[in-house]
Amino acid sequence: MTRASSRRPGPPTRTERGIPEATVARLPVYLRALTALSDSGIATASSEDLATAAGVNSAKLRKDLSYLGSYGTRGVGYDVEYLRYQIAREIGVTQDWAVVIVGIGNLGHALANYSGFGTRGFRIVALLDADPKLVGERIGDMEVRDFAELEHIVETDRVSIGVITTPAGPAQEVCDRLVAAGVTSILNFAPVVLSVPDGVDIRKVDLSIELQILAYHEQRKSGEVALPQVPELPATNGLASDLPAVGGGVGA
Amino acid sequence: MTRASSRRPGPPTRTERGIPEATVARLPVYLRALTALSDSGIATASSEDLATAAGVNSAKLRKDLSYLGSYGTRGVGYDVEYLRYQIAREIGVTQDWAVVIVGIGNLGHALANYSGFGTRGFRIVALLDADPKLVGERIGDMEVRDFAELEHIVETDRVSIGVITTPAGPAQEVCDRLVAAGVTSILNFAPVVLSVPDGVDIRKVDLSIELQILAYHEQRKSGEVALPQVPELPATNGLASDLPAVGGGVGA
DNA sequence: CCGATTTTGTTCTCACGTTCACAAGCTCCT
DNA sequence: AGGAGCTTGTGAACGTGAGAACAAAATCGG
Repeated sequence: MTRASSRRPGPPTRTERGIPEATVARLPVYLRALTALSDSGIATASSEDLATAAGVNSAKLRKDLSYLGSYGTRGVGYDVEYLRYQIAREIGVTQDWAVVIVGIGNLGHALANYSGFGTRGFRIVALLDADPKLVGERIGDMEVRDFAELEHIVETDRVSIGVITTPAGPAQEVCDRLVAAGVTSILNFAPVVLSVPDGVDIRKVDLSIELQILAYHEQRKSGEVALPQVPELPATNGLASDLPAVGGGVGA
Repeated sequence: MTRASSRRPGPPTRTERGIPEATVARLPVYLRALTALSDSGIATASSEDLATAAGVNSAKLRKDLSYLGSYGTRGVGYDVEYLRYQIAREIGVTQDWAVVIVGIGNLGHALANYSGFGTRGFRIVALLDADPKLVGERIGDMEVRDFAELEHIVETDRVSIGVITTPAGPAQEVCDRLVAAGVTSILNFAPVVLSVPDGVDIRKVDLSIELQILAYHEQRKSGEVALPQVPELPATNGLASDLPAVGGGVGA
């Protein structure tokens, strides 16, 4: 990350053609919306139309698109096909990315069968697992291969993206192996924090965390139920054990 | 969304016991880290230790925790069990949340078998699908039931959280049914933008979007390959759509 | 009992993200 | 041709988030 030196207050920062991270995260959504519009036979769309389809407001959408260039026509809107191509190119899904999936449990299975990848610039080139009982199993038109083949596959197929769907335990080790083999982007479904060297990108998806975030809001909705305070004190070794009552005076 | 009235410039904003959204999203990570430490028999941890385990820096962690209250001991650190309970209580996972999963395809299957829910305050009370061929199938110790039973189940089991793992097509309709039945939090895996009325929380998980974000960064890493610039503007009037197919080749 | 040491909780500042609001630019109609 | 009417692209204001830095509080050793 080349950080521009001496910055003065001004536009968000942004190096050369760098696009703000928040915008990058929304581009795939716009892409999907454009594809849907295109499939409906719609050739032109205003920022308002697009924003609605993507679930954001139009000002944000216009600003996001402005980072890519000036692809709209004032007074008219955006050409759906044209814009779709531009976004796809910017994201990089005009080329094909080879992907390996490591850990063929329930989730790995599901991903292996997920058709959404192939249609969006990603090609699963291997399903790997260390369990000999799984190796050889057929899933769709692929066969589960031994994790030991990782290095070979990464090199042969120029794999740059790896998906980890193992349990938490082996995840870091799998991650290290992926990185050592040359993978530079990792999507992690295992419920652990993985550490990777600089230059390797990592994103995580944790189903349980998403539910917990929902639970937090749900709890606040349902009448601010004041739960009973701490059940008991840990009363552990020499720690500060006279814990104050938790909630203090928020009584109602 | 009760917005505090007359706010003056000052601390981030935050209503009464409201916790910043960014912090809420990290609390489950801290919770997981604390559980791991606890399982390792560690009774006390400094903000530095915790931050490392959670993959954030210690200043951020301390600030996050400060929104919950003063649960640490200066010069010592945090009592792992105590803090864990406090966070769990704040998130709301000290109580059990009933969850229904709608759409028992590959992903629904995987989630139904996912053990991470039960251990974290969530209880799957029903697996629903509209396809008669699936109804009756056993998954683990549960049986797939007909989607028509939704309303009955939501009422009986006081379900407030629904998970949508259907294809994109029926997702909005399923969503509407969930909301009408009384579900107020939804986790959506279908690749569409769902619209819900105020008061209903929705979060989305989209595997394909995550991969696309990785692809963007990957593309920038690999030599800043300057792809051929725009073929050319579409003919202005009729909106010609003869641009390269989105799969347009990338040599090399 | 007092000072050294440790680690939290908080304040301050800067960076980032979102939204508003409007000028610039395009099309269409008269 | 000229003006009316839209819609984009962007400058500026506002709000939220992150990180550095430090004062406050606790423990420990003498």
